[in-house]
Amino acid sequence: MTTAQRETRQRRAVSLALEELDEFRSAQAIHDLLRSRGESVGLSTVYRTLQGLADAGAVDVLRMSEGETQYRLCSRGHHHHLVCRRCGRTVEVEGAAVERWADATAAQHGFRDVSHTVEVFGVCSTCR
Amino acid sequence: MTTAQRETRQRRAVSLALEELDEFRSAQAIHDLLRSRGESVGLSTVYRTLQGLADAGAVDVLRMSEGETQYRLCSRGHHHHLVCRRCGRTVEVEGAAVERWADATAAQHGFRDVSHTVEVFGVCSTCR
DNA sequence: GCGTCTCATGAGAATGATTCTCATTACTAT
DNA sequence: ATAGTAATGAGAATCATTCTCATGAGACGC
Ligand SMILES: [Zn+2]
Ligand SMILES: [Zn+2]
Ligand SMILES: [Zn+2]
Ligand SMILES: [Zn+2]
Repeated sequence: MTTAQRETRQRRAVSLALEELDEFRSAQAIHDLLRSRGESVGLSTVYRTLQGLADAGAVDVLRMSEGETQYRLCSRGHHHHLVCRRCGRTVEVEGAAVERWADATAAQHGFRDVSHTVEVFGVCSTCR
Repeated sequence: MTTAQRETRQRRAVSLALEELDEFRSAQAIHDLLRSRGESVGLSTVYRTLQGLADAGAVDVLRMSEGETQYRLCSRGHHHHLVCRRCGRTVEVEGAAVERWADATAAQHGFRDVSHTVEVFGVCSTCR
């Protein structure tokens, strides 16, 4: 029942692009990047690969307010992001305080099976 | 330059529906609700009204992972939500701990003009 | 009430990101 | 090499949301 993952030029290209990037990028942006480099990869394939990586927990997903979804190669383990609104620079952060707060609050109201989303946005030092 | 807000049957209907609801609901769901009640309001108008209310800070916006946006009449002032994944029941929560953590973390990394999104999901007691 | 000036409405078209279809390609293992 | 099957990609399809623009209706002064 394990999904047989096949190694293809396209998947390698997407993974490579992600490794070189440090910011969250949309599927389309990654597609453009590959194109402009001569690496031809279909848009559908970029989407599929990104989703696969996301399901595998290798990339993090960020849903922007304008409706597009962005992806970024991230370290394993639970963490959150501090993202620059201007340039997209991203810092992985973690905080026991939030984790505790979220769990305690949920428990207090009788909620089980708790999960949470936490994102912090700001303007980084280089952007001003 | 203040946007003249006009009082119309449609806007009243949307606001009323929101007042009766306690959960986050999508624009389409609210539109269906009004329809099923005989209150005929165009979908565009529902969207427009909801956005207006959101801009005015009267309703909170929640972007679901499946891509749809949900709205809910909320109390003024900064707060977050504890949402039941099953039934949508929502509890407004606040926590100085998170606020402090977010600000401190951002400051620590030299980020200014900080904002954050925090949502907690779980399964409420009635849903099991 | 009446006219007028605008903003609001809504049906349908348009948009835009993402997903799906399916004929073709190309890994992988025998 | 060959078969078996997952992966690809061009284009069509989806679907939520936004836009267009002709028509409707608050608000206000008379
Ligand atoms: Zn920056
Ligand atoms: Zn966390
Ligand atoms: Zn529930
Ligand atoms: Zn907060």
